Amino acid sequence: MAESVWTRPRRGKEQPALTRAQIVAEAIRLLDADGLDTLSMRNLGTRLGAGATSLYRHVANKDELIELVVDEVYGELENPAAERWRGSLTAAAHSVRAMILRHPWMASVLGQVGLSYLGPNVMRLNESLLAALETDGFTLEDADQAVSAVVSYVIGMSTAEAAWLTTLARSGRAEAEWVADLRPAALAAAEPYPRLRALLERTDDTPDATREDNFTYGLNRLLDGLEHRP
Amino acid sequence: MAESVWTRPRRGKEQPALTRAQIVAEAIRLLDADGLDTLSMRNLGTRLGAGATSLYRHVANKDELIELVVDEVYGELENPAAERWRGSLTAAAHSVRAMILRHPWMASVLGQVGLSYLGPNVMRLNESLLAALETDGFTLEDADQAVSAVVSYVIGMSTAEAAWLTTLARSGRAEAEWVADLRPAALAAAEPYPRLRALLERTDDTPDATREDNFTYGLNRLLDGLEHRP
DNA sequence: GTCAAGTGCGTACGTCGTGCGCTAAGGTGG
DNA sequence: CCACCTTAGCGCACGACGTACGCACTTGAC
Repeated sequence: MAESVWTRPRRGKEQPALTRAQIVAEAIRLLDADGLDTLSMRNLGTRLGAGATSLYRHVANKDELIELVVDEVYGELENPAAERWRGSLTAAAHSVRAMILRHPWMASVLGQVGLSYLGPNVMRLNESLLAALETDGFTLEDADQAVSAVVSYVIGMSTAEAAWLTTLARSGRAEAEWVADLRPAALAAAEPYPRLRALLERTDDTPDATREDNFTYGLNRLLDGLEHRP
Repeated sequence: MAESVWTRPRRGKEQPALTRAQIVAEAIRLLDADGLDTLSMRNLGTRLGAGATSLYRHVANKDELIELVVDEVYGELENPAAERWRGSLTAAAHSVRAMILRHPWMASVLGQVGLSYLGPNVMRLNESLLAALETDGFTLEDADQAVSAVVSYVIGMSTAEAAWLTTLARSGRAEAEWVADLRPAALAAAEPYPRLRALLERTDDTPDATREDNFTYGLNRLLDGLEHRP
């Protein structure tokens, strides 16, 4: 186990130095693979072939790392390039939902870091949505309220989906059998409530599609309301 | 510091035994006062005049404690007793928002525990909303989608508010001065985006009222859309 | 009076975030 | 070619965390 001077690996340019971008990228990879609570500085350091405390040369602390990670993930959203406001909002909504489902740990993090966030990638998307609404007759105030309403809806809905998918993933089972296993307990708990029972008794062969339908249904109602606003 | 047999406090019925309800209640008090990350089993135990590990006689682990806490807080919601569906949903929405603002740490927790949750208090509220919608002509499916859309909107919006209020509270300043301090940085970050800049340049004398207005604006648009659903 | 059940706690293990000070690797001026 | 300086990485250590384990004690039933 003793390591002499000669076997100790040399540190030089042959081993690319740690950079902030690498750290953030690896953190996202780890989060996607193993979830939020297995992200530790030690763990992340090891994955990068470095000691835990080496990361602190590039990142102030874990909270800052998470802020960086969040904005990096926001960077996956591309600016919607639709012709009318409704198309832009729809595209953005689906894009945000897809992002959260790709990175379910975002659901846990958004509650801590907030949505009104100064990262550059968030601002870019916001501005382009405001622009789309404004050119279609919204006042700036209305546009602001509309965007935050839609974003709130999307985040609320996707958060719930992500939380479900996370517990599902932790169970390690297929969705169908997991639901089948849970059903007795759920039915027992819903026993006094006929409507909940009725909903639980339906079986769903295509849960993914159902979730997406639910999402677009609510989104469309909200957009309808915005379209015919007083 | 040495404690003899004679000074050691006797354990008997004079000191009321630890109960699950007491533990949950004290946990909520601690969370409201100091936030999510200062809730530790040791801390909570000390507040109850008990050792940390004593809690494990009444609660399986910290995650279960949090589940209990969440359902207890849901219990604060009273069943809406409005005449028409729209009134019920509006009342429920405001009630949920108020609950989250009273307990801002709920924002961080909801992302982990999910919204579709088997606690008895959640089920009760859900059932009564479904009933209200159904008697006003919604099919059960439509009612289900409507309720989850509204709940998602409310949670998304309130989560953002709660996160802001939490960072505000951590800063220890009044909202006005905190905003004034942040403004230069925000304006600099928004520099390339004229609409964001325009929004930031407005000053707001009554931020609480503005937040509530924003909330009800989006809620009303969503309810409008549900009212005139195809 | 004896015993079973149940409650609280002391100790301990492994893990976490992170401050501190050392080492060693370029880069730079003589 | 050498002496110095800056800086990246690391070993160590500290205090706090969740929680498993087993002992000590109270209480209620018989």
